[in-house]
Amino acid sequence: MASFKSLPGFRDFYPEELAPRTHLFRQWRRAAHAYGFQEYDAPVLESLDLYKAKSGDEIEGQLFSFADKGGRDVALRPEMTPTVCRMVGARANALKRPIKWFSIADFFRYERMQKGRGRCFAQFNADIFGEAGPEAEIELISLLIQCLRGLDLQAEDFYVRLSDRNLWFFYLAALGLEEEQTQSMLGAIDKFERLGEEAFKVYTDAHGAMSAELQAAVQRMLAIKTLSDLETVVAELDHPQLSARLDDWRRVLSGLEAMGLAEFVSVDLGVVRGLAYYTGFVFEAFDRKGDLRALAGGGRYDNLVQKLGGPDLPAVGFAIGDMTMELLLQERGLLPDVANKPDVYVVIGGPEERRVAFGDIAALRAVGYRVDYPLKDLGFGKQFKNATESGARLALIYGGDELANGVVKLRDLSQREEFEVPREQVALAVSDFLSA
RNA sequence: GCGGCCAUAGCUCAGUUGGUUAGAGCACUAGAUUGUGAUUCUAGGGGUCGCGGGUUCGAAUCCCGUUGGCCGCCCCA
Repeated sequence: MASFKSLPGFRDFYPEELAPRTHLFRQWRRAAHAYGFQEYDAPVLESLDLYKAKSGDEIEGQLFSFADKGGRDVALRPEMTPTVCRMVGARANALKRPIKWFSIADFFRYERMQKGRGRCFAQFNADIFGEAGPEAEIELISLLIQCLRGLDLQAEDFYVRLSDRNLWFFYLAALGLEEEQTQSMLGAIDKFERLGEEAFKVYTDAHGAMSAELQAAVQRMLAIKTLSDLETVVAELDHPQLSARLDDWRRVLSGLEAMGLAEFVSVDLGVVRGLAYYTGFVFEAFDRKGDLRALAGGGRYDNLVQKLGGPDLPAVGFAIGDMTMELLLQERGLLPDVANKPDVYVVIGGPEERRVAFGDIAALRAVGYRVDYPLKDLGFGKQFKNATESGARLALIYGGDELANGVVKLRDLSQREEFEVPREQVALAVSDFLSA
């Protein structure tokens, strides 16, 4: 038993474990590129104050934080949003709008290990800065959907629940709630799905009993499933801000519909997300069948860049986590075998033949073929076994008999058929075989 | 931070009321096999039985503690 192990909550990625993750990253990157997003990266370590400024002092308990040797209070990043706001804020005047950026990176949170949750995990983050209108939401929600569809997940596998904190702000204000009451109520709404009416304790504990009318009004919003439900409720209130907000809803939903994505999106005002900094539309992606955590989440945060010291810059963003995503793909059998298999395995007769084979191996590799061979001299039987197990389709045989005749033998490993070609035509023969 | 379950080889597990040198399958390495791979046979490497303490003539086994893991709660950027 090895005396050193990885730290609690941290994962080793042996090749067979890295492969699925690489698959996720590749598909996410492909989707982001297709949508015209630019990739960026950033330091793993940031000033502790950056996170306190965004989330409050309580956040420190959930961070990997410490004082560095220069006495600076620092933290391993628990999320990308503060960092990307810092970066964009610093160059906001020089960046062409809209700013569409994405990253794939590791994050660290000091918390208890659980299914789909660890102390180090990866996220895909995508954000649009500088666009205040709902077109940014359309672009990001469709990118989110594409990130999951690129992994072969379909509309029956997942969906995106779309909600709106602005709608709640206006609605609760119209019902007579003050700012603080509104925040408590959003906390209750966040828990309503899990706790039912129990969730309103969050509100009543802080602000006293709520009227039957208030509770009925909130639950009525929570019951909304479609845009027309929403239009009905809003029409009854005859409230100018709410009516204006409905226009944004129509634009988002009709935009997504025009992209052919209507079946992936549902109206669900039960999603408010815990963060106080969200200012408008918020959305989360969920597995339709299982009981996994949210696959992804995001929303609009128009005040955050400024709050972190930058200019007033509207922003929308979302993140997808790797752990829950991988659990889902595993459940669905959608993790492909992406082990690195050689195209060609070279079987070598002995030391003399090895020298000759090395020249051809180098030439094949130089033009991009994946070529493997045994590092030590082995019997032919063992070499053919290795060739098969390597996953190569083709074996090249460099034996004494062949080389004496100036030829190399090609063996089709699946058909178990062999043929000889002159040595100088090996590259051509390999190319013909593999492209056939 | 709180609660429940668990911990024996790389993996899945067996191990009798506490009793000799802790086992199997899979995987790995080598041989049978000096020019032909999915089978077969043989051999080998790999364990301070999570760690520490206690009870005992004797502990993988019983007791206490601790660490780690899984699941749930809190939280979830």
